[in-house]
Amino acid sequence: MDLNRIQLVTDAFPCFSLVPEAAWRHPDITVERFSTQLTMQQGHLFAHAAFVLSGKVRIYIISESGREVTLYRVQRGGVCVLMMASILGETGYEASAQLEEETELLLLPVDVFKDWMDHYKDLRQFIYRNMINRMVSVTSLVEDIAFKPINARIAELLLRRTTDSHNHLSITHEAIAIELGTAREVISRSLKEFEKAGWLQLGRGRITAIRRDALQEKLFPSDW
Amino acid sequence: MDLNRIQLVTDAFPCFSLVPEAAWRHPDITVERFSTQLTMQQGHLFAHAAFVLSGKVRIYIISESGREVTLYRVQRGGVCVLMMASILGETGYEASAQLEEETELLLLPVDVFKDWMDHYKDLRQFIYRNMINRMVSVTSLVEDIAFKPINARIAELLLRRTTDSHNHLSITHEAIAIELGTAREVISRSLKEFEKAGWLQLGRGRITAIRRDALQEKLFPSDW
DNA sequence: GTGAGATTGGTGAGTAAGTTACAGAAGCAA
DNA sequence: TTGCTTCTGTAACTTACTCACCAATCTCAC
Repeated sequence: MDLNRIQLVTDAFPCFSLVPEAAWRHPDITVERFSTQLTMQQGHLFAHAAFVLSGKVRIYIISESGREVTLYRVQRGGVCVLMMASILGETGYEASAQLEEETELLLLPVDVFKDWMDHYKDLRQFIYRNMINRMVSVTSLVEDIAFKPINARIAELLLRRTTDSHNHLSITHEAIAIELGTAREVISRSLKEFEKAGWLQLGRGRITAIRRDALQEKLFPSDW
Repeated sequence: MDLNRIQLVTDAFPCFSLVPEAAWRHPDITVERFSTQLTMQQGHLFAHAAFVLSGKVRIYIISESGREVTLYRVQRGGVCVLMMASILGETGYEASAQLEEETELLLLPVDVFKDWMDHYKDLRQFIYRNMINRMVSVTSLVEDIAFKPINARIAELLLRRTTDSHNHLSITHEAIAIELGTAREVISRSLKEFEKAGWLQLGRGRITAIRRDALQEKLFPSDW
């Protein structure tokens, strides 16, 4: 790692600021670039802790029948807690990861990572915070799946992914289904209802004219 | 904390072994006993990190409509990660906690806890391990809720809570529903089917003559 | 361009699960 | 015993998931 790279990394991860230049010289610390749509199974990555410098990684689980649920996403400045679980060897559990964009990862060998965790408080706190945040987000995913009707979850997704000035979206019904952990048909039917209600317009691979106000009001009545 | 108590605590939590006696003298470190069925909301506990010395705590979430899902349980030698999230002030999220048995907690003031986390590697590793395990268990809960049919989840619960030599259980349908995050009627129906199939016998507040082999075989066919 | 193949979306029919609304049975306490 | 509470059973209805299939649209090699 040259000085330039170290700077780029600490820009994304201030928790590394106190790591001295010498420590970065370890030959197995690298930055690698991976291309879109790569689906990671267990591979050489698992001998490393991965820190996301750019791009987007989707962490998800998949059932025997092939249905998926997205657990969370990791972007610039984030780490994958579940991957870390595998790395630290605490469990055989493994989620899957898919690169949704071209992604750059800082790869720290496990022993370096463990060593740095012992020495740098900032890094420790960063990892804590990350774990806690993931814990909270997965917990509220449980809440959503267990308690919320599917059309409310679809509406939430549409609201999250649009703004009042950008009220359309390029996404397939299948992709929404995978995101929410349900079947494509269920999404198609719900979206059709939304269209009939005049809240949006359906096209192949895209949803347009999304009336965010209507979605908001109908699905989360005033007092929310 | 007297020497006696310190010994009891480190028996349950070896991660404290290297904490010197002097550090335990802090006046706000206490062991408190709480009685069964107490449901904890935010209270004085949240100025402390709680370590479970005995008893059993159920951590769960509850919807507006009153339905619950059990996230996990904490017993002797465990800590509650979500409570820790509140404590460390990283998030406003709060799950609920219910004492299922009379429970003894070691209460460490937040500042003491943070200080010890900086100084004792064993404690840090213990907390990591705990966080990771919870993460994994909540993740597999997502998997169960999203993918597994309800009768398989009921069967799993019955199998988990019985042994071949202890093939009965005192539990209400309501309690199972709360555990799994569904409605009581759903449980009653499934259990009735199980009874009709001859896999168990239903009584008020109890399930007897559970044929574990049958549950195992029928719901997770051989190749699992 | 055109035709083949892949991707995406629509729909009907059947099953599973969650909801609503009661009613009956079992346990408990006065 | 009586009355109250808790627990269970059941029917009818709605929502969600599954299975099967087809139609529409896009892609790409030719």
